[in-house]
Amino acid sequence: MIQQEQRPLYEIKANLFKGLAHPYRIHILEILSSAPETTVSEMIEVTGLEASHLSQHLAVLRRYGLVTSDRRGSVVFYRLAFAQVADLLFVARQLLTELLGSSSEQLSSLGDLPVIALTPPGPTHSAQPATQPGGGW
Amino acid sequence: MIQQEQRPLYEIKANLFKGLAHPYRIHILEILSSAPETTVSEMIEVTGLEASHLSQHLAVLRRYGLVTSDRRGSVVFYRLAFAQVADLLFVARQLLTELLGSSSEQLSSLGDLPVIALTPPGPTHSAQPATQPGGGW
DNA sequence: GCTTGATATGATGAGTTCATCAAGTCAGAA
DNA sequence: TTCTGACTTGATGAACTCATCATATCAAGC
Repeated sequence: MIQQEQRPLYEIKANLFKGLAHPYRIHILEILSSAPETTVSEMIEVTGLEASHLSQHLAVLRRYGLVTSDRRGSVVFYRLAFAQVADLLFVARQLLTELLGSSSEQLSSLGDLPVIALTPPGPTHSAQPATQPGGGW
Repeated sequence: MIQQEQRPLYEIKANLFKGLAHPYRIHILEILSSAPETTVSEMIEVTGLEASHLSQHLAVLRRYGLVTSDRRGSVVFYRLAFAQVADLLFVARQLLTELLGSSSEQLSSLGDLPVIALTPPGPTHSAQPATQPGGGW
């Protein structure tokens, strides 16, 4: 899945973002960003996820090379594979600060724009015309 | 009507990455990172995509608030909505350098990328996962 | 008006990812 | 050696994303 050796960089990069494109995985990475290492049990507690569900997302992160793990006795410890993962989350947060800030300005000054920044696809918020990410391709 | 401010940040952040999780969209953003603005025709030429296909991805990027556009006559110009978008691509590239470098030295393909300078207190103070104050972001 | 070039939107089937639950592995305790 | 706790893997239907093609819009000329 992750053999990206001789593909154009934009494909490899998109693939990285794909690995990050799930709320639970971001949550996991944020937890791991805030401590040197964390056990699965701790993550279950913090996230409230079912063990198998959490484990699936940890498996994805492992496959993408974003986290590493080792077992000590019956406990498994996880940590970020690279400090740059935390950097990426940090820059993403900066971008979101701009993005959300400006979109709320637009919204309050221009009334109802058909612009929806970063709203996830799905049956949520029905107040908008049919222009939602992922809605109807 | 949008109220993303009330969702946990990791959901909003994951959604941002979702908007970036496609090779063509990354390619488009890299093109836009390397010039102040670009027309759709130019992007068709560079990417080799069919017009409607490109337009769909541009629509996604617009909806996510990552690019803006304006029409002048019959030509539409696109540009990045925020400089931080380029920053994010830059940091992603750094992470990829580590990630791929740790498994092989196939980084020669990284050479043809637009190199974007990060904003002064750049998030590239690597080495430490930067334990952001106030863990819940 | 009508035509043409530049872009955008809609519809659809194929492919992918997700959440859930069942079953499996691995290590230490009894 | 069986049990139990801590995780991981497998299977499956629902939901989502994609590429393709058809259709629509918009601006400039004729």
